[in-house]
Amino acid sequence: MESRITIGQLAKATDTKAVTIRYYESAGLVSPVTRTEGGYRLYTDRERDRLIFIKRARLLGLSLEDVKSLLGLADDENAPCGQVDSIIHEQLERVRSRLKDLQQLERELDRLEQCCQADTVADCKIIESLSQ
Amino acid sequence: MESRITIGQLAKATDTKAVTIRYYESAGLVSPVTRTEGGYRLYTDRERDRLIFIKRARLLGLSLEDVKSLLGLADDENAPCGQVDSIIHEQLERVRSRLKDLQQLERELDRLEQCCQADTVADCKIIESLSQ
DNA sequence: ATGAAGGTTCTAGCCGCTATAGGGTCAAGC
DNA sequence: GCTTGACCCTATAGCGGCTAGAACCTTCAT
Repeated sequence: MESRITIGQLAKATDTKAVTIRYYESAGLVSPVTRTEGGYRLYTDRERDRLIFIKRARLLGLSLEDVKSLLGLADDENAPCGQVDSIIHEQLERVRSRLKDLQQLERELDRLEQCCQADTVADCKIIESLSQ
Repeated sequence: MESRITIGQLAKATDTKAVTIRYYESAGLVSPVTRTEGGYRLYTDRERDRLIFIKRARLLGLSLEDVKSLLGLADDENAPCGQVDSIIHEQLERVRSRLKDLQQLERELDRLEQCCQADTVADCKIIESLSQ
């Protein structure tokens, strides 16, 4: 017999805020199986698993749109795996591109930080560098 | 004699969109020196320099709030340089922290990408890994 | 029956823009 | 002087992924 839990219990079980769960619902990612007469959302283990899935995927930096696609694919055992691969692959490319940008930024900020030994803005090489 | 330019000319000169310049104005970063009778914004070299400053600072990933602080400091020759340093330093720390996160993400995504040789979702290790 | 804890919807805000609508202004050519 | 077309104006809404708040309703233990 499956137990039904409220949004607060689901939130606790998945370390996700209740508002966020409702937001995911509005984005079409996860819905309650039913509601109480008073309108409280009720969930089962299936939704808990789904939320854990979402959480993991979000930790990989995937957009909610990508997560939604993955959930759709996961629901269909016969779906071709290629689409899953390409979502992951594209994310990897985005991450690598962002890494490059950030490494460049780090170098630049590090250089800037080194170069200022002044007391006042008048002699500050950082301000000078930004003003060129 | 200083020449006055319109927002479009300023936009071209600084490679910033006119809408963005107006947005910066609403955020208190840069204002026109005056307006035409018809209400057109007019700028001088000073504003052009200010926009170039903003652009450079934004390329370092600084928030508009930080840029605003830097502009304020840059305006005062006698301001102590320490505040400038700390804005840069904190940004460097943020960048380094983000770099760590992204490197972790890259490893994880790379691992995921390697591990799936399946045809369908039923055997897909990626989906499995996300579902645990 | 009551009160606390938790639930509901709706709206607005965050950042840094971008897009759209519906208008007004400017300078040049006729 | 008039028209044209490029440019400008304000105001509003949207993006993503939440978060916060108001005003109200439900549930459950006592």
